[in-house]
Amino acid sequence: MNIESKTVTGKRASNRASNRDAILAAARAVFAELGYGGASVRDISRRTELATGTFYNYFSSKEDVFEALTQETGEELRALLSRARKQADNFEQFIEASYLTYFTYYAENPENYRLVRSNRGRDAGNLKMQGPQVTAGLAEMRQDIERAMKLGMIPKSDAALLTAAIGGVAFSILDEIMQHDPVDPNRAAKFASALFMQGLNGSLTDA
Amino acid sequence: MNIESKTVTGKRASNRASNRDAILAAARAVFAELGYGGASVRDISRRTELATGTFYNYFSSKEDVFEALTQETGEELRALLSRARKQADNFEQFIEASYLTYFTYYAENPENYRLVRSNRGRDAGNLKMQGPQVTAGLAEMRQDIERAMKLGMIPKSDAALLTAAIGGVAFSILDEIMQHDPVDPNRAAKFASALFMQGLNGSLTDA
Amino acid sequence: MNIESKTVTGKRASNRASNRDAILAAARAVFAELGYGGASVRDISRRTELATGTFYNYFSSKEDVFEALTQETGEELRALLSRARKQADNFEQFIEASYLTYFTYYAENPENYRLVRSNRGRDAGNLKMQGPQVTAGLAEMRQDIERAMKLGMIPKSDAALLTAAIGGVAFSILDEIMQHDPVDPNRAAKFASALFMQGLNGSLTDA
Amino acid sequence: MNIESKTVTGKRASNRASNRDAILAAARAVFAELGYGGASVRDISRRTELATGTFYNYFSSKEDVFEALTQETGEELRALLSRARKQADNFEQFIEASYLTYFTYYAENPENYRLVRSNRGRDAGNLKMQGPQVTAGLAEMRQDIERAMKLGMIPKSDAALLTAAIGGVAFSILDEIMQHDPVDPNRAAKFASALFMQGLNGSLTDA
DNA sequence: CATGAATGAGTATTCATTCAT
DNA sequence: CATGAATGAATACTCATTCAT
Repeated sequence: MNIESKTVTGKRASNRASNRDAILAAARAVFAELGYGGASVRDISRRTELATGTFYNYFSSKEDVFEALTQETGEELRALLSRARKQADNFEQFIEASYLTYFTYYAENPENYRLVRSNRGRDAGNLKMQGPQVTAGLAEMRQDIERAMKLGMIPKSDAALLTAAIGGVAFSILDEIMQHDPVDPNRAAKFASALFMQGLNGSLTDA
Repeated sequence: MNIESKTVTGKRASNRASNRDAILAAARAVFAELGYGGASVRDISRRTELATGTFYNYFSSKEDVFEALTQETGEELRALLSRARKQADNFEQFIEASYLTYFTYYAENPENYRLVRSNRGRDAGNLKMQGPQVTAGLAEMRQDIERAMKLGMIPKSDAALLTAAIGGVAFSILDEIMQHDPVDPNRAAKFASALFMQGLNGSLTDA
Repeated sequence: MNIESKTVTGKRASNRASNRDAILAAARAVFAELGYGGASVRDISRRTELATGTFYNYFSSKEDVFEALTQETGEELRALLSRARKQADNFEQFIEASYLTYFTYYAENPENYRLVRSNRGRDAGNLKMQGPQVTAGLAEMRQDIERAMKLGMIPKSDAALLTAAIGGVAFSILDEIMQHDPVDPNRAAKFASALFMQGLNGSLTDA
Repeated sequence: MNIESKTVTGKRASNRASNRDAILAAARAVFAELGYGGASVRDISRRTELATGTFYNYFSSKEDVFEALTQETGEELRALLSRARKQADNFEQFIEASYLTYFTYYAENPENYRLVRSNRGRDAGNLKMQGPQVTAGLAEMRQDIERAMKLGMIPKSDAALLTAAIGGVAFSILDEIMQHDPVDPNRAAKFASALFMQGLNGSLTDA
């Protein structure tokens, strides 16, 4: 009976290496839809042609896939951000390019947005509440900011607070724009960078 | 263990009405520690000298205590914010007073901070992700902002994005400062309001 | 607070003796509606102006009220049946009067019908599955039947089976007629007694 | 205790498919003993060498096993009854064969009798009180009866009441005879059919 | 006697993870 | 490696009954 059904579904063809990807894809969809707590390993496996137990050949726990997922998204996004920042000639470009990259990335990968969104603030109990990727991304940005301060590109101030502020604006404006259709990452990025460059008195006027 | 906790909380001595407070306090601690999902009703009851079933004499469900808790904190904070804003003569005061109130409140009520923190982004699956209190608080602020724009107190711009930005900065800077000891709400509020008033070129310099 | 609400409801007036009746009435309604298993002692108390604990001043358990209730109904019905049978001059009258009394009683006390109905076959585990009242009622009838056999009023046969048959027909025809509106106890009683007197070949023809 | 029960039921040896049967058997015993309401899923699982959770690999709920059980018994019995009736040449045979089949079935499957017995009248609150199988069985019989009336095999009368009466006699006589040992289905069937054919004046005499 | 808050054992069901095949 | 049945601890919630007031 089993043998036959295996023949029928046939999808076993997918070579072993790609099973990991299949699970990751399924997990991304399921976590985005149900959140970490609401998703079960069987929900994930069911979204796959694989059996429940197979999951554990590729990931050691539910937590583990979740981390792999945020790892993945985080690295991708961090790489994009890093590249964008390197091309900046001044701080305004640095900021605006960062926001544009960030907003664009999620606008183009709404499932990743929902993944992050559904699981922000997870892992209560340990006070590190944004995924390690977010922490790492912010740390990189902070280094860049400190460098910029040293080079006199921007006034010296509290780099920690500034980095936090930049991140907070990114998160909250992302939430705001993702609720509307169509999403306009460009406008949002302009708004955010103008805010950081000149404050309310600046270019906000024409937004 | 039981004996001590009974002594500490003062068993049947506390009159009936105060049991509700005992449960609320226990719930606040447990949710802060374990998050909503990770906390069980029995965890809460255990933190109390009451039996499991007694919980349901005061709250109809786990959800119900949680809401009572965020109601409480939310209303308290919104009232403080509302009062602070009303005393502002100009937008700078408006912003700075808001931030100061907000940071001070959580600095003085760190358990409430942890409660909020542990449960940000709860309710995955539906896109309303911050508690209704947060939503309501932001809505109030947005109305004030729109009024300020109409009155010419600040340049006209996208009130939705601006409100989101103000909120995002509040959340993220709060997270930042709560990680350090001692917390300096004043400095953080000055930083945030300067950022909004003049951007990087402004008073950040002396932060 | 409590004192005031007591004053407001005022119904405390009902003298103590009548509390028992109030509880019985409430219990009858609740058991009829929800069945024994589905009904809670608090459901019963709530249908009353009395507090939960007061219930236990009058009945020692949920089981206890239930028994009092069937006691009550059972005795009432048995008295009616006994009287009806005594007035019978022959077996046909005996049977018909019994059925008529039985069907009429429940037609006029539909809540009692629902009480019995909702709880037939309760108390699994002990094989006595109809309330003791039913058992007692059937025992009385059986004695009458055995007497009738001895007196030659009806042919000798297995009194146990005959009694069971009479009872079974009573239950099942009651169920049948109570589902329709209006209920016609007379016709049902005629049908049932004709069946017992002549079988299918008898008066069924004109029913 | 565990060791023995494992030996008795033959633990993992029994192949997977047979677990379903083990659960069904355990459920039949438990429901017969405690009734539906009194039985817990853990009672059922405990009667098995399986874990609590395993139950839910085979049945989706407590209700589900119960239905499977009554389905099973009901279909079996209805098939037997249907076959018996088809072989009848006249109404007397029809009735007698039905009763004989019915009594014999439960005499040979006393656990099924106790199952039905313990759960007669379940589902209080909604007026459909006998399992769907009983309802269906009676509906089939009623159709046969109506056909017989049309064909003139029996006098025309109220088919609904007649069907109810036949069913009621079946239930109550079954209860009666199952209380004694040994059970004599033959004699009971003769008694019941004589009753329906000639009433008290008929062959009851020699019963 | 009346009250109603307190009790805590009990229920059905879910799910991450293991492991024999 | 893949399978999917088995596991059993864990969860939210109910309710008959008790008892301090």
